[in-house]
Amino acid sequence: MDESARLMTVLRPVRAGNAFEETVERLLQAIKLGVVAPGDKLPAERELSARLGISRVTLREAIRALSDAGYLDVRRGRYGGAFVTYVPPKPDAGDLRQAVRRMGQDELSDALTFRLAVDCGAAQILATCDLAEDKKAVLVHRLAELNRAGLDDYRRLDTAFHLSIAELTGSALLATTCADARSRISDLLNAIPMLQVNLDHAAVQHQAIVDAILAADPDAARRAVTEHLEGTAALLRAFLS
Amino acid sequence: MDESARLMTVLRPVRAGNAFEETVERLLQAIKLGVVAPGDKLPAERELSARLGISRVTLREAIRALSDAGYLDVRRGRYGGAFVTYVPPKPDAGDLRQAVRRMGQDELSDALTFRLAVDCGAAQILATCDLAEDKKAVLVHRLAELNRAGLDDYRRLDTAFHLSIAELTGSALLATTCADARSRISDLLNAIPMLQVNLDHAAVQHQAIVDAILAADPDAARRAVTEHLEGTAALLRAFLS
DNA sequence: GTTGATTGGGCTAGTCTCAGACCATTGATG
DNA sequence: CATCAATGGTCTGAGACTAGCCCAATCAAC
Repeated sequence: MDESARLMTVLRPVRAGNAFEETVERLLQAIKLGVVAPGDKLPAERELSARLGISRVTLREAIRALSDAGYLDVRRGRYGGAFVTYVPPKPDAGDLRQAVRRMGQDELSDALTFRLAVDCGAAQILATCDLAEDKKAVLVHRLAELNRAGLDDYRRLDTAFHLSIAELTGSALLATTCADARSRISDLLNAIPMLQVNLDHAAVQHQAIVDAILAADPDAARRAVTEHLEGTAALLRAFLS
Repeated sequence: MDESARLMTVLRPVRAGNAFEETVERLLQAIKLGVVAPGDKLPAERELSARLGISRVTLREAIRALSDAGYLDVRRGRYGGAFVTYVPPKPDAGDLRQAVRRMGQDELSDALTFRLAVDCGAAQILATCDLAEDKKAVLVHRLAELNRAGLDDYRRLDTAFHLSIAELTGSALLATTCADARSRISDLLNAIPMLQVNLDHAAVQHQAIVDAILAADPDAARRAVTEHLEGTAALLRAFLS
């Protein structure tokens, strides 16, 4: 952890890949995080390419790749567009073991540590500020939605709940960072079998997080998020062995 | 904070600028964070372009721009290279007021919230794991270095101390995120007048952070970091009015 | 001095990416 | 059934970016 470590940190690659690759990754993130739900369509190409800051040609290549891979269904004409066809595969312990091993211990550990840090940070920020009533309502609403979710919607609404915490801080940087942190392990989370006992446990932990935030108790919020995420992390780490 | 907020979060621009602009930003980050100290030289062009994942041509354009702007002195021949000539301007309340206003309230608030969240997250992570002796030694060493620093070295060693916390977690993602968070406000921090009473206060807070981490007390670590950063944040926010 | 290794400086051919224009298809609306 | 607005599909010329090569300058070592 000498000086050269910091050189590696700062003088890292400026770009993760070419425009096409980065666009594919971004669209996959939107799809897998459930920002665009199955059946929904992406914004029109002209609007989306402007939002992403890339040319329509490059965007179309990315959409084509995702269409070929079965994530999107592209239809022409008015009321057409790129519709999301991807539905997360059914949770499966075998798939999970495979995915965890494909990721590798170092990358997995990095991703889990990262997520724990930024999600705890977001929660304690939210528990520190005087939360306006409408923001409290959003948080409570997201939790209620999640609690009455069926198995098909659970992961998507779980994502929505967790990301709402970061968004409610009002920091766009923090929101994007938390979204990035979650998307790094979204495939793993989606593959975790959903047992009723685990869902019940998670519901209690989610309630504890909301309670701590509403009570403006940052220490309690930190502990609640840590307990919740460490449970998942331990489960994933176990699949490495 | 409806669904469209999450669309804005995820479907944001894929790239912040062209390769040249991003390279300039990255080099400026390395310089202003003190990763390459004044008088030091950057890695050779061929090595640096490989690390940054860009062509030598683009890197040279960026170096040329920074050289023209007075940040670097480029010398040819063996033992030549791009030497850092930039020294942070003397802290000045007027400069600070100007810089804070140029940034704008929203961006400043975002940056400060972001930094608070990720630095707290990093500290509590480090206070949660069983820290190896050599890592404890690094932390203590960085603090000692900072405490005996002169005014010229203070900001650079303060940066080194804070970034070490994130690096010691072993998460590269967290380390880069904390470096990014700090670099967003490095110009502001550098412009804060250094009064002895403030430095003494900061030293006590730094000690509290290290003590909490060494004691493996994540709640105390969170509180110590929050107290330390909120002091700075409040000072910066005050310069907006 | 002479040498040789290392470094910045510069050129070229080829690929990636872009902006903008135009075409083709669809389906709600009248 | 005809219209037309919104959408995906396609093409072109220009600019950004790259890989690879060779040249020029510098200076420690011999």
